[in-house]
Amino acid sequence: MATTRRVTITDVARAANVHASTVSRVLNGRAELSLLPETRERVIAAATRLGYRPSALARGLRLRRTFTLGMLVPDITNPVFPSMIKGVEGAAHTRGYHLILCNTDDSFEREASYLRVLREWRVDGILIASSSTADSTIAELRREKVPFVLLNSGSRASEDLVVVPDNRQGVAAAIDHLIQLGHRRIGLIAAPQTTLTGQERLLAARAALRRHHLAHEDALVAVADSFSEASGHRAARRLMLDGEPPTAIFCANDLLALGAIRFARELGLAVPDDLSVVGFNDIPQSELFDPPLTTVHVPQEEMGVLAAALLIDQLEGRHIERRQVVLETELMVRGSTAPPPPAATTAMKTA
Amino acid sequence: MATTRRVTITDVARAANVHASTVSRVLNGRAELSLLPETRERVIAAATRLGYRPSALARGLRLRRTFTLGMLVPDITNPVFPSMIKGVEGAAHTRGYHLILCNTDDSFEREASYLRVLREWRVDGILIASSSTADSTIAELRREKVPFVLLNSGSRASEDLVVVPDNRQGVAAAIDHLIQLGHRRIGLIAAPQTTLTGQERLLAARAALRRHHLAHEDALVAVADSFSEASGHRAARRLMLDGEPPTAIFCANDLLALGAIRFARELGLAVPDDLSVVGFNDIPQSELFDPPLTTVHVPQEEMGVLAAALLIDQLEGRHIERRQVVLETELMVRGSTAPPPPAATTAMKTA
DNA sequence: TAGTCGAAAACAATCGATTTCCGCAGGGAG
DNA sequence: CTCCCTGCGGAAATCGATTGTTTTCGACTA
Repeated sequence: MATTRRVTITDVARAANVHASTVSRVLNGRAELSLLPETRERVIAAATRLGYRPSALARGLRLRRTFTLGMLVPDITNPVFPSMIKGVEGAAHTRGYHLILCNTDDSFEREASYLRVLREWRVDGILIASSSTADSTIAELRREKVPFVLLNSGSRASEDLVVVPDNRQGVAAAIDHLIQLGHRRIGLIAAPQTTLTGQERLLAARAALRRHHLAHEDALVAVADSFSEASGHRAARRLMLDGEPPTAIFCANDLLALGAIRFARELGLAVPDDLSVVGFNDIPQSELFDPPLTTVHVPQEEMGVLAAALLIDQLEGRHIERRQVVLETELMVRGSTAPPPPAATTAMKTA
Repeated sequence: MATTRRVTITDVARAANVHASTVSRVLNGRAELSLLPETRERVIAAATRLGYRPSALARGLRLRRTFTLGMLVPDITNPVFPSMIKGVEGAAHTRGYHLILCNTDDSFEREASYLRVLREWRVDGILIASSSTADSTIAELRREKVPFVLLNSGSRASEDLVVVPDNRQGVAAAIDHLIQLGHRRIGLIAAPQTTLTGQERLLAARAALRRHHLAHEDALVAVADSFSEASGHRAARRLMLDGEPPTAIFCANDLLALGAIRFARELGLAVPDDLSVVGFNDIPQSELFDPPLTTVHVPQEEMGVLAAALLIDQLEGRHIERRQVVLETELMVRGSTAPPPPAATTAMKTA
């Protein structure tokens, strides 16, 4: 479309009365070959006068490096991810890399398709925040030696680069908090079990309950079909209407928690007085919801920064201390949790 | 870093016992030249066997098309943008394009720097949701005939491609609503006046007030220094503590409104009983805040879809009906607005 | 039997950079 | 006076695709 022909290195060379290779040397400032200061200035003058911008395509082709990172995200409208992306993007930018962002929409095909595209673009490395258990895809990346980092969800392979929150610790803190408040009937809204994150958090919740000798009924677990608010709403319906309802619900992420709260409201229940709800992630604005959300804080932007740093260190052949970074979480007790209502406690006691 | 050498078109050619050009023709399925079905199959077999992925770099260099769009966003953690990005990304993907996302962090330099990078990457077109009034930058794009679309904020030049919400109408609806509720002392939290969006919305608010014959005092306008919650909080402080406070505040976006509400709370005021607050954009989860936010709905994802479609139509030389698309907004009356407190009304009357 | 035609596929130029390898001049040493 | 070194910068190969132009070869025609 752009009808004005782009300025190429040859144009600059012609304008400066030198050879293209000289222009390249001047502009890349390599000291291996000496250049007359005067030539250097002439070239620089010509380049700026013409508004020369080297083609990243041509350079990438020749260099076999693109200084570009690809990032796979399952759903950018889930508020966890923007912070993570911001972290990645910022860290990448300061190191001279930039980012191609791909929204996989939780679709397996789109994930695979984007992974293909990223490799066609010869990105130097890939960040995967998409947590689907597509082990085959990951295995392919490993096999083809494409550098990558897993963000937000772990990996079995210890040679992989991984940055994750401490799911076990975070979930345990949330469950402990509910139990300490006096809850005994604790419901679980789990994330899709097709994702690693979903699996890890459900496992951790079950373990925490077991530690407190709370035998766990299947009726108290609802597995959501996505990480969304609507999905949390549906899961809460199942949890609250099938059998005796819990007095508290732990949700595998904040959007699920918001959905659960909305459903409780519609049922005429007050949160936290009739029902306590805990989320996970501490998405931005968590404290502004009604009620302010009690949730497990995960340092999202920091995760992004660390992941980008790790990947770039790997790309540039620096030594890497720890290939698997686990970040501490912190329980933020706010307004969506309280002791169980007296009625429920007595009901529990007599039952 | 990838030590396994990539499979090139020549490798495939060798494996299929044909010339590289033949491989290219087979894989791109052009009918201009006839090929023996048998060779075709041999090539395809070889390509899949070797796992051949054409280099987008080489192709882009040769074709002078990259099928890539660049998008500039001021702050991805502002919940308006993820939906917009999702729309752009989805529309682009279905048309065979993908997206390089750039977060400018509201910084002028980063905006310029990213614009440079995008052109070095020879993206086919650029979407600019970053609303800084960097007219010089835009002028440069125009001069160099780089196809671009402005999203979310308008442009003076009628030849530009633009997709915007109807700011005037939306702001007017919000102000009318407040006035209808009985408010007469209406405060304004404006967005930075270095952005077009900020300017447009402030202008529209002033016009709406004038229409109702409400003389407007400067004391009732606070200009925020960014589009963030924290910034809204600070602006609200100035508005509420300098001189007689308003009974209602119109904010140029939802994050500012959330910040204002938080400040009112800290002041011991109830929203909406003591102070009404209206936002703009209707970010996701707006109805879950405390109180549910009264705000002007903007079809964010649709804006993204339309912008991408418009840009790609332009790129592919299709005829474009309307170069400037203005989308209707809708006032969502929720819980953050109510009639002014009686005391205030009388105070107003006696004043 | 030579000439022509056409289908099939090879050849070669090109996109715009980087980098290795040379060539040219001039100055100092032997 | 010749040789060699050094400082400067040009020539050309290369990265991996696409595409306009030739070549090849068999079949058909005159």
